[in-house]
Formats: sequence, structure tokens, C-alpha cells
Amino acid sequence: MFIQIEPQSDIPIYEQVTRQIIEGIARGEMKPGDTLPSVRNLAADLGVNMHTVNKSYHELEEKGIITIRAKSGAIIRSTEERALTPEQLQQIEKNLKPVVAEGMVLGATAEQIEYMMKKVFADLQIPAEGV
Amino acid sequence: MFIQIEPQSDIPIYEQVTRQIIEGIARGEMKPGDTLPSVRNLAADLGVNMHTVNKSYHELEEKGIITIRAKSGAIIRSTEERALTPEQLQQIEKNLKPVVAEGMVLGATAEQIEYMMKKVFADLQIPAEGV
DNA sequence: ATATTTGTTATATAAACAATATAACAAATA
DNA sequence: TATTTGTTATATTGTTTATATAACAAATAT
Repeated sequence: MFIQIEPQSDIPIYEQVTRQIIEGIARGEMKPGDTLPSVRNLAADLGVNMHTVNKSYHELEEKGIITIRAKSGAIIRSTEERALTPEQLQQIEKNLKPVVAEGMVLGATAEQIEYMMKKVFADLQIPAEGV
Repeated sequence: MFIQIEPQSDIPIYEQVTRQIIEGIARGEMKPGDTLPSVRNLAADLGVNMHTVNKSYHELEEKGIITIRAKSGAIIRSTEERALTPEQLQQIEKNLKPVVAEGMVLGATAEQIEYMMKKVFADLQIPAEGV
């Protein structure tokens, strides 16, 4: 698995798992329809407790990114299934706000922040073939 | 004071205070050189404990946004004093990443996310006179 | 059909974090 | 000189994070 846990981080383990799975999907390393590893398997892989991974999966379900089929497994939802709601758009804006505000106050220009955004995009997007 | 606390939020109170002060500075409601209210005064205003506000101020100092003069007060640093370091730029990028990734996975296009960024900018920036 | 794997639920424990409550100190300010 | 300031210390409470076991019942594999 591509997930790397930093035990010393101030970000909770379950949140690290959630973020890295989201990044993995964004990068195209995991596609809609794919099944996530079982909570027990992933937990064993990462050397953490089953419940920690379980919490992460439920967070992903709450965000609308996966579907958990009880006693079967967790599946990544298709982009069609997870139609972007106005509430989700608003949530993204809410998440964006403190980051941008801090950047501005620290003296970053709009151009610098937009440039970083583009860098993040390039890092996340599926690498176009041959480019 | 312009700070509004949501006690039910999953964001800690001290973090809410930190963010809203940053947004206040970004908006120009508070300028470099201005003194923040004393921890006791702001705490009384918000109806929270002195230590909660104190924790927020120290978070702001760690971020390089204010200077705390022991036994005197907390002052907002000037943009020159808080020269944007490469580490700070990298931190902003690190903060940006999970937000952008989540947006993408939820189906937001690059254009949608950039549009939201611009909205946040417009909301934060000092309103240009007469415009 | 049986055994294994799955997510779910329950209980318990420990550590860290968030928030409050008091109190006292010593320097800065009024 | 009295008040205000950030600092430090101690204590308590509740929540969150993370782990550890265990059992259940449905889904899947053999």
C-alpha cells in the first residue's frame, strides 16, 4: 500500500489515512469501483489498530467518497455517484479560507498562492500519457 | 470585537480565535503595529477562559504573525518583519494539498476550485476604495 | 456445507488534548 | 502606588485518539 504513517505528526493517524486515500484517488492510483483493503488488512499493513482504519473509512463515507457495504467491503464511488452538491462546494470554500488567509497575512501574493495551487494540481492529477 | 465563537464546532475554540484574528488582519480590520486586546479582556469578551486565548496568541506568534512582549501586550507584526520564508511557503502548500485533493475527488474541476479561491480572495482582501 | 473473512458492536484502558478554574509572580503601565 | 500585563503552576473535567479483546452475523471462498 502507498500509505505512509507519521506517528509523531500532530495530524491524527485516522486523518492521515483518510487524506492519503483521497490523494491516491485523486492521483488515479485507485479508481472508482475499486475495493479498499479490509480494515483489518490495512491496519496490519500500517501497524495500527483496526478501529483506527475503520474510523478513517467512515470519514471517507461521510465525505461521500466511498460506500461501505456491511460485511463485504468498501468501494470507491464513481464521480457520477458523488455528484458535487452545493454543500460540498461550500465546504471546500470553507476549508480553503483559513489557508488562503494565513498565506496572505504571511505576505504571500495572490500570484504566489495561485502558483502553489497549480503545483498541487500538477502533483495530484493523473499524469497525462507521454507528457 | 469581531470574533464569533461557535462552541459546538469541531474546531477547537483556540483555533477559531486564531483563524478569525488572521482573517481580521487579512481584511485589514487590524493593521501591523496594532495591539491585540489583553488575553484577559478578549477572554471576558468571548466568554472563554484566559488560557484559551493565551494558547491562540502563542499559536499566532509561532506562525510569525504577532510578537508577544512579556507583561506588555501582543503586537501585529509588519509585513516586512514577517518576511515569507521558504518554509512558510512550503507549509501553505502542505495546507492547500488536502483541501484541493478532496475537492478534486468530489468532482470539482480545476476551474471551480480556482473560482472559489478567487471568491475567498475577494472576501478577504481590503476593499479597494471606491471600487 | 464448512471455514474464513468481512464490517459491526461492545467494553475496557491509557494517553493526549481541550477547556476551565484559581492563584501567585514580577515586570510594565497608569 | 495601584492596576494591568503575560507567565507559570496546579488541579479538575470532559473529549478525543488509539489500542486491545471479543463476539456477532452476514458475505465470501474453499
